[in-house]
Amino acid sequence: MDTERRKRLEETTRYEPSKVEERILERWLEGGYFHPPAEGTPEEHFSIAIPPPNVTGALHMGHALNGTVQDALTRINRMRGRNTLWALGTDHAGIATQAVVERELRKEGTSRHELGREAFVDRVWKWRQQYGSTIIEQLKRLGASCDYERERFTLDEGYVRAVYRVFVRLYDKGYIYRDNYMVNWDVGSRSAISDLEVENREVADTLYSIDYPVEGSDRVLTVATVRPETMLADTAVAVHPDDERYKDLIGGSCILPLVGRRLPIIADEHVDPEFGTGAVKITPGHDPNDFQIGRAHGLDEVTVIGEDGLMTAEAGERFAGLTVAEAREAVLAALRADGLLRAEEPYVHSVPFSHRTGERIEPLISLQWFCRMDELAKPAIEVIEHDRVRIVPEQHKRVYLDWMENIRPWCISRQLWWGHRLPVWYCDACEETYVAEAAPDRCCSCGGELRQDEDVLDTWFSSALWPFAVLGWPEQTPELRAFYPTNVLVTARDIIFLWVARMVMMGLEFTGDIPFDDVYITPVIQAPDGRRMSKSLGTGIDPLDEITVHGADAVRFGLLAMSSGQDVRYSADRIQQGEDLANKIWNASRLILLNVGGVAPELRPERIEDRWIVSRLQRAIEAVTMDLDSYDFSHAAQELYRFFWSELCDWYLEIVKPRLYDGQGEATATLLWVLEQTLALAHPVMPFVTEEIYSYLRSAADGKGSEMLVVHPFPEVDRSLADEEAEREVGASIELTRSVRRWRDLVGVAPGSVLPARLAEGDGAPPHELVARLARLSFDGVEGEALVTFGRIEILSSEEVDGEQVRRRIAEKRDTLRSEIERAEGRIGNQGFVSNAPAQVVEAEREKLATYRAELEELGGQG
RNA sequence: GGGCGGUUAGCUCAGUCGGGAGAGCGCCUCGUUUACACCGAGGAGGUCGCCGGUUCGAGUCCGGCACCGCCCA
Repeated sequence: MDTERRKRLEETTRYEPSKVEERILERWLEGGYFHPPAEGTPEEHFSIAIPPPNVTGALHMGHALNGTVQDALTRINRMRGRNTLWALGTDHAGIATQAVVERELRKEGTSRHELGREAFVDRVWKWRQQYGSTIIEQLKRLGASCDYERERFTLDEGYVRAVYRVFVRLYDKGYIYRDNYMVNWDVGSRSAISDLEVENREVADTLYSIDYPVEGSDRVLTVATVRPETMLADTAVAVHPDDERYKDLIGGSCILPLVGRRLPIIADEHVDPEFGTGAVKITPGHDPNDFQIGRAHGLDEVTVIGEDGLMTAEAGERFAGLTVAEAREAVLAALRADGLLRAEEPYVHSVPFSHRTGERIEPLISLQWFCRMDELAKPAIEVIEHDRVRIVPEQHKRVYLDWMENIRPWCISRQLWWGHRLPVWYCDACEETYVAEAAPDRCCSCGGELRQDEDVLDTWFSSALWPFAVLGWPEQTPELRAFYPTNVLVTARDIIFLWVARMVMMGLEFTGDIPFDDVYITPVIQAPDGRRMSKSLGTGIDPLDEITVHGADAVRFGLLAMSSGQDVRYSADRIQQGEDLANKIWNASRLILLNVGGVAPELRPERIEDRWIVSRLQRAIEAVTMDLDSYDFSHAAQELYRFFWSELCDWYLEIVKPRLYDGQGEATATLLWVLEQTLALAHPVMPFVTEEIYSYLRSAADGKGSEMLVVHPFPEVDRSLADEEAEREVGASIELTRSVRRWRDLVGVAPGSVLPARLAEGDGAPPHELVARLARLSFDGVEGEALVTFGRIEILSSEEVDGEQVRRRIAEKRDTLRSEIERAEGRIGNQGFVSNAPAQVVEAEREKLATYRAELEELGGQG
């Protein structure tokens, strides 16, 4: 190590991530470690396709956890020597991106309609070029080892080809069709959206009861509704077929108030006789359930609310042009005037809102493109049922299957300009429709002009192709051959349907293979108070701020450590724990590196304590490896912490210090080896600090070893290094030391004072030297009364110890032991326990009893 | 309405096969011995939501109840 580096290491008593991370990242990128060659077969490789973040998005806590998990998996596999690709990119986020640019235009006093479609789309591309890499750059700060050179975008030329290929093939198979059907109309974006983009929320509303006069009678049918304005589009009144109250009216008619239309009174099993009066108004044009009933009964479909959210001409002169809210008030006023409003009562019910714009969904009948999903779902159910695609944690499998088994057609057209414009052309002259990957010149039938469909595809339609389109499909690219299927998809629970399910369906349909072997569903990180973490609620915590303050390693460690099989609250303490661990690693490494020189890491244990730490390291490697391989990131992180802090630092470094300081270099080769292995073990979780230290370790070892830790072999368990004897002996020394320390505290002897002691008997095998130093005992042959015995070690009376206090505390301890003995004797004396419990449990109990008795005897037996 | 998950130390969470309840943080006492005060040593702290059952033995298995959260309709 050169003098300058040595000096910096000496002076930096505290790890400073902000001075390290950017430089390390730069070296990784320059080294090309994240950019694997597209060679070989998927079996030899490891690949992950990132769930493409929204191009308008900024990194939030969900991304941070998700990215950390993917990176840990990517790094461990890269270190295992597999050709590893973490494929990266963003999706074009139709509604969100269009909204962002429209907002800009509004500020400039113009609009997309003024600009026209072509100019608007150009404008969005400009936006994308300027801001579209925000989230990608943020991922770098997390240390994400994605292949930044292979970044893809769902509107890239090649990707568009994939989308069109899929659309045309599904159309040719008859899965994609155009239909006039009820959709979720998002007034905010003036577009249809899919069922999955709708969020149902409980809303406190008012339930109005309205009298509908029965034709040719003085009876009325009272119907209840929360949307009185939709009555203008009523085309029937329905009752349950078995409802005795209304049996005689079925087949008759009502007169629709305010409008005067005759409404047939129909019987339908879907009517709940318990709701309201048991008679319900049917509005096929504006209610999804009524739409179904309407189609079943062949009812008229009247539309009184337009796509702009205003009342249409069909609503009648009085109401046309009003907003829905205004129309409601006007309708209510009119009903009151006619004395037909029978009741108003508070009513809480579930109301659909757009996930995209937050606006209340207006169910409308609209001409849209749909994709039939049932045939696609069949094989996608199969592969999950038989675990060809494994979902972890397993409980999510049921959720996926329930949805798949009840899958409904997917509305895939959107009334937007930003996205994949439908590859559909119409001939206005002869009404011919063309669906093709490339634009046809003219109509084949009549030679007329062709007009392309105005709509674009749902963004998720393109995302569904991600695992293979990101690798270049439909071209048979080297990437596709080398890395497909991918190994795992890491995502959150709320995306199981949006992504996972659709990716499986599309993967099977178009590549004939599953898109990934495993699906790991991360927990949801909630705000510390248990609410949803969200910007609008003010409960969001920005991971980038956390990275700035605590360092990327700390955030990574914290997120992994706090995650579990269920949703968890964000724990600032865990991030702090990560920061503390990074600092601990830094300082422990300083201790080691500043006291060795020119020695290469080498496994050469000299003493029993060396064999002990090597053996303990094997256990840590085994645990961490198993945890990472089984997606148990929380335990992996905590095991790293435990091993490094509680074993390596608290015990081994303390034990080995004298040998480090004596300048003989005796302990250093093995110590360096342990450090190197531990750095490698921790690297997938804490890549920056481990990489930084590795650079020092490498210069201390004169440049031997891997060029960077990022490609250093991941430690493998070597069972021959498990050393039971060392674990037993050193473990016993540690226990003895702790007993002495506890005893000091018990009897009020200062922890630092050196106490005279002697070996009661035995050969004085090595461990007692350890205990002597760790427990601050002196074996220099002084005579005296034995105050207490720990194993073979007797502590002698001295002026450091207050004899009276010792006797008092020991008496208390004897009482505790006696009650323990009583408990154990009770168990051993229980015939049921002895005969039914496993032999080793009974044996363990006997041993405990014996230990207690021995301890009691040491403390002065029966007294 | 249907389904899933949760309830364990002051807080956030572990707890495998049923065999004497754990971690981190916080709290208390002591301590600057040449890695780290983002440190070290020691300690206190639990009716495992409630009721019942199975068992020699239940945080763990079974039944019921309460409360909290999420998903679906």
